[in-house]
Amino acid sequence: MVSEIERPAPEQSHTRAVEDYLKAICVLQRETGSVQTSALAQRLSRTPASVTNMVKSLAEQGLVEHVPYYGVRLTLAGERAALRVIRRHRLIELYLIRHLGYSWDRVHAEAERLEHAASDELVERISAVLGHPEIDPHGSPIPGPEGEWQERTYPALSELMPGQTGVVREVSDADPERLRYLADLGLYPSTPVTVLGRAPFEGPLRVLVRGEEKLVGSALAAMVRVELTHEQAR
Amino acid sequence: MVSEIERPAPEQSHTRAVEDYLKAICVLQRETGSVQTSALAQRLSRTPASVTNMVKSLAEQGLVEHVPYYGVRLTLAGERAALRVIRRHRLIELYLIRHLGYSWDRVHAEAERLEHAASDELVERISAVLGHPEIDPHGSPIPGPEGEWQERTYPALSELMPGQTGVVREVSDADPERLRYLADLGLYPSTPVTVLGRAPFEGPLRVLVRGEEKLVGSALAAMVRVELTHEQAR
DNA sequence: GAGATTTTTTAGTCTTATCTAAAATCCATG
DNA sequence: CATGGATTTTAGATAAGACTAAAAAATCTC
Repeated sequence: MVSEIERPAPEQSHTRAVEDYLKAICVLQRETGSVQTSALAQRLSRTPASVTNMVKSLAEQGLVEHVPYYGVRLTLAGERAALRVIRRHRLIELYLIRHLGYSWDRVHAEAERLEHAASDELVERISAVLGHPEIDPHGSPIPGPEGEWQERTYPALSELMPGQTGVVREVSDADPERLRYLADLGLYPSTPVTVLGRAPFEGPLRVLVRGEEKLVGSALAAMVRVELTHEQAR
Repeated sequence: MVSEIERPAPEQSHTRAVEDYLKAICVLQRETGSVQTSALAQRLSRTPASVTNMVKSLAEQGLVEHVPYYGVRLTLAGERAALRVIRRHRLIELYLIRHLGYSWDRVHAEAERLEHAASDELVERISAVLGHPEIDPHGSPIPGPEGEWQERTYPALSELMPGQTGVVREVSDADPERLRYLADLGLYPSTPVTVLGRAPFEGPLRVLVRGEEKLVGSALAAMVRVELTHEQAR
């Protein structure tokens, strides 16, 4: 029998591909509970057939539960692994901005690669240097080292009704061009916003941002999550 | 015809395996001119058969010239790619020590993974933050961004004769335990040393380090490169 | 509820990078 | 210069992860 006194750190490392799938499933299942093959395929830029293959392999490794033709969802082990990758990604993003002069819109691609190469030790050192932050540069919460994870979902700006007021809390981080444009508009975390009006049929929104009226397309507005000012939260 | 005015940065990325082979060939060929399959296999912990396969592929990509049964050597393109990886590795090592509290002996493994994930932009930012250093933590020169490369080879401590004096300039970076021990002995770059005596048949050396006499096995002494004090360089 | 459409899965192929086992080549030495 | 030993290469297998094309299941529509 092996002594269990000094259990070495898990640091179980999955392949890059596995980590990418787990991360994508984790993010997608927050919104929909279970994740469809096609949604995953689109997010990862893979064909649905490739996704089915990988999902089968993930299921064999005990990282997801897969109900054929229905969808996939993370097991506890899968979620832990996914949160570990997400933690890495978000800490690295913040670090690149704070310490290496990266701009808001460019960090995502870099973090996307580094998250698979950084050791636990490096990530914890980065966290320490940053003062153990809990929010990343785009407003997303950073899971704790043991996977503590504060669920919180704000409505998208695109869902607000005219007259509603709130504060931007989170912005989707994937697309540099869109992010740059959002920054131009002033739409980044902690900016107060008021919806003045919205055109029908997925038309653009008129939004009051720091005293100026801006027009925001609904696809763009869907990337921005807003905490409603409480009187209006009803 | 495509305009050549705004040529985008090359940033041609080879696979991780290719980068590892190029780096290994580059380091090995500095000593021997051309690199044997078996030497490469040993350094990379691969079988000779695997190395032959990869070498063939590298030759097809124009990164090496391969003379079957004789050896391999980098082409210009191969050397450029190799120096780029080595530059990354050494800058990352220095950065981890200076800015993230890593110890001398632990940086190698971390850099070994990060060097394949970091973009050119990240590497240049790191170089800038460090003040564009030219020497890494183990005393090895850091190639420039365009592959400028100062050849310099110092004799190994293990090759010195009793009575010879010099200054430690470079220490092989691969093995944490040995590195820790060398640090204990005081054998790191810029330490002056004098060889007091050496036992025959690859026996240990008696070395004077900062006023103290130390015994150093010849395998360990082979990891330490020394610049001879010039009167004795003859 | 039957056909049509969409979504998912299966089947088979490809690439990269590794391995083992066997064959080929080189080299040293008698 | 022939042969034994070391090294290298070839041949063939395997694994991960991607793809395309075709089959199967689910869902929508009338």
